[in-house]
Amino acid sequence: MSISEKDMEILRHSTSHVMAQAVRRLFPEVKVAIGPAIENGFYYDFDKPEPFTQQDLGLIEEEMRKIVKEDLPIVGREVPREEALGLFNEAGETYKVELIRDMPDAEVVILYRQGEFVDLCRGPHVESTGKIKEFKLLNVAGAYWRGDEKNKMLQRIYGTAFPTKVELDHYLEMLAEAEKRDHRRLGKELDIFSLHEEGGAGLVYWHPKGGIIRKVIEDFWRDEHLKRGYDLVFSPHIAKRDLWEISGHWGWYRENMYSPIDIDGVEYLLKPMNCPFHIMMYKTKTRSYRDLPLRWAELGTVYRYERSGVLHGMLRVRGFTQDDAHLFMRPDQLEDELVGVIDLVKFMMESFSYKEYDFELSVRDPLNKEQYVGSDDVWELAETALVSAMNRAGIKFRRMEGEAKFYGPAIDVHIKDALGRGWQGPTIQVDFNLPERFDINYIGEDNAPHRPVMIHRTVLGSMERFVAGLIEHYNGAFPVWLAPVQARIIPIADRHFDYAKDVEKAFRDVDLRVETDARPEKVGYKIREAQVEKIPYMIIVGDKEIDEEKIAVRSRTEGDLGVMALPEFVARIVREIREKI
RNA sequence: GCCGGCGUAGCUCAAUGGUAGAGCGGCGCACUCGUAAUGCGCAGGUUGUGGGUUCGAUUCCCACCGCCGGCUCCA
Repeated sequence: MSISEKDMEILRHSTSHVMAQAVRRLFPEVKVAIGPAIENGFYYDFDKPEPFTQQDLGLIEEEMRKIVKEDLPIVGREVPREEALGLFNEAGETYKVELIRDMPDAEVVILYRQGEFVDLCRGPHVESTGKIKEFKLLNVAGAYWRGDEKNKMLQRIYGTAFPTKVELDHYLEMLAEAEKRDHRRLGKELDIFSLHEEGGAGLVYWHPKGGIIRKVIEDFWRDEHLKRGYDLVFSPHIAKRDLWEISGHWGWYRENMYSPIDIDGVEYLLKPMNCPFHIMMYKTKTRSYRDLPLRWAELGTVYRYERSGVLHGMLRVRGFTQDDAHLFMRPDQLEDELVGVIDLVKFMMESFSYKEYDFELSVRDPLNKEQYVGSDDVWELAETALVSAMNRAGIKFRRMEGEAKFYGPAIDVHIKDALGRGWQGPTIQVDFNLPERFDINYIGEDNAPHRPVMIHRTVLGSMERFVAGLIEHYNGAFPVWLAPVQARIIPIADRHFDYAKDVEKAFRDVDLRVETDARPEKVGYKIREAQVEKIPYMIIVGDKEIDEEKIAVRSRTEGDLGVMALPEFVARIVREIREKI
């Protein structure tokens, strides 16, 4: 049986309080901070001089079980602010004191008591600690008080809780499965990419297998863009500092940019973005309103300084290739162009079998309009265009106040993978800033210059992040169209080798990526290896197949498919490649 | 960057204040084999880097590099 999301949240929130109570019992010197429910679990932040150890987590869990057994009633009570302050001051709970002090006067102070433990909390909670069933503490991590890196770092204990053991076990299995699918692990096992301490952190090396995957994706991406009226452009990796000063990056993005390179006494910077280059190309001639829209796409490799602690496999790196594009258009074309981009986004996500995705509309913080570039008029125009484009595409979206970049509103797409985990997907941004800064324009019907609107968008994000996502989404078992090796031919004995080579050639002639395993090993061994490498098809050839001029086909997922003629198999695999299944 | 943990052979991992061992992988030999691991043998490590403590460090301490879990940030 499953319970509502609200009930789950209450359960987890209450479990976090039980954890805090257990910690207070075991470590009386600890100060407690905050402990909310989060997606899939809960955490609680503590201020403790000595770090929590793995063993501590075991002890805390044990104490939590005792508290559950004690079945202490959890009782909320509204109290006068002064009383609460006095109580927490006396207990030395300075974080709670700070929280109460910062509460708006109108807000009532509620204290929840369970046994000897009292916590400041809005609630609600389960009625007693005995209602808490299945939980597990997962890990300890540092976290800044109130999420601000200027504040003291506290220790956060993460845990999860469920109403039943089945659900808890299921969740823990999902975590184990996620670990098995980790792109860092599979990337190494499947020989897709590597990172090197000697080469520098956050810099990705694409091995031949990864190279093929990337090539297939890039070809598909380019062809699709050309079909949709994009042009392909290429731009340099470095530019003079002047360019970055005009674009404004040197001002507001400098902490993500690498130090200048001196070339003949002039400072050049490695590009963190492609936009200024595309704008330079736009400016090479006078543009007519008839020329617009221009859609310029580039797989542009950019370099950004990322703080060492955030680097993560291929997901978060310091050099990556964005599937970037900049669209220049008249304001009246904005909505249609957005519809086009949204359609491309949906097409691309579905091509890679991402079935679920959520759209978010990031707009200005209405209370801080002065933080943003551009007049109210253009913001409203852009927002209206974004909303009606999404409506026309039949898309439901969430509105995120204050999530916009300072230069324009945006659509952010979050995709869900095969394990139901969310990933940052495509982003579509309207930009008012750069056309202004670079003073770009087009000549209108009225023979006067006008400011074009610019859309900046990525569909895949970056090749690195996208492929990392695909590895985990597919569990390394890429569909045939993406698989580095689509079929491996396995001759049973040496005398079958020539026939295997003939079969290989026949496959190559129809552009299949195949190879022959000619090692003097047993069939079972070769098959096992091909299975471990997650190769979609194994083609076994022996005396029987040579006699009949056929092949024995084994599928990675369905096992032995029996003997068939070559054209029959080719038809099957070609159809799968075409349909991307 | 910050908090905590970690760094031993290509990979996964073991061991010890007295200079390291296994499985897998690799190489060699034999086997010529029918749908997830044939057998035997061999090679492979300045224990991340630098410094310190010590008669002696891979083990203890410090710094740096890198990795892992988070925070903050992000394609």
